[in-house]
Amino acid sequence: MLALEHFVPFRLSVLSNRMTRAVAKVYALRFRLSAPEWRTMAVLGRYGAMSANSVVERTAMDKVRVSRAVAKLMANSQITRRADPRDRRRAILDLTPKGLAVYRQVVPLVLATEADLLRDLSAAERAALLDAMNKLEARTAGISHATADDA
Amino acid sequence: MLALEHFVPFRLSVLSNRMTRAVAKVYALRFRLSAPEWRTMAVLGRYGAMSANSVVERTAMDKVRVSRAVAKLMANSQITRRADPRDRRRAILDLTPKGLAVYRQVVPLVLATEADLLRDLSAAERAALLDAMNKLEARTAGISHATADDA
DNA sequence: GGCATTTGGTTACAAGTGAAACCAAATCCA
DNA sequence: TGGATTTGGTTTCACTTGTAACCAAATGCC
Repeated sequence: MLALEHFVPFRLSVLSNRMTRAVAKVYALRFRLSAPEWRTMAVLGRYGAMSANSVVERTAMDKVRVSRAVAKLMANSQITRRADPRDRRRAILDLTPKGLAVYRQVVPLVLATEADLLRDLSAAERAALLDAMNKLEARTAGISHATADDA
Repeated sequence: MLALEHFVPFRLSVLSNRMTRAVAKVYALRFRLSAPEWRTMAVLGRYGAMSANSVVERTAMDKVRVSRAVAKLMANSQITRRADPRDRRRAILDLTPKGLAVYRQVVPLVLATEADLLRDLSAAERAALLDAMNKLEARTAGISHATADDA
């Protein structure tokens, strides 16, 4: 028998669904952003300009999903895309001033939501949670979306 | 600026995506099960017969998603649905012997996968992780599908 | 150089998804 | 008792998603 209460992948999925929903409320309605769009903006805001591929790695989202989020953000003038002069297949993405303004408005809102959700955790508990997640993320680093030739 | 490395909802989503993918590999190909189907079987296997609504609560999946997973599992004779005599709106779901056999085959495989993914965590770290997740789950218990996006 | 392979990214298409509308049984309540 | 509301669950429809197929630029290799 599978003790789901102690089965980490299952618990993680339930929790992630719920927290994503809670956080999405603050940017979906007010800023008309989808989760893929917000996540793309969030990594650009945090780490600066980067290629779509890097966004894929940072977010664990599918590359098609990122591609579409990028198209939407471009249409809304929230990011720019310029060809990398060193490798013209690669497109460097970055927030526009307009995108940055949205980003700066959303950040305090999602942080407040997170703080509310985490209010039962002590600082030590929160650190332990992040620490465990660091280890799991390192262990799962290679896992991407299965493709035809990838067994 | 939003420090994504310490932002729990984001980290959870990345990790959940990766672990779900890793675990799904073991039942998707070999047993032709989708994640909603497997999750439905998993709660029935763990907690015994229950209504679709209870599956929804246990898994945090949308009720439409559960409804369709149930239809598929019925078509494959892996679960049964019988009307609850006390309340004939409600349908009691349960694994068939065939479904139970599949369940029993999948369980050790997903447990082995989990063990592999968690091998960097000590027993104490794992306990701390589950403990933190318990608190977060309690805090997010009320959150249902009121808004747009997931993933 | 020239042909095959790899890599970054997009498009086409089919499948999966959820919000809203819906149906039927149960419950509320005057 | 009987109409209104609630509840368990399914269907419809529009949208999102991922797989596979694709394009173009870069790289490998002879």
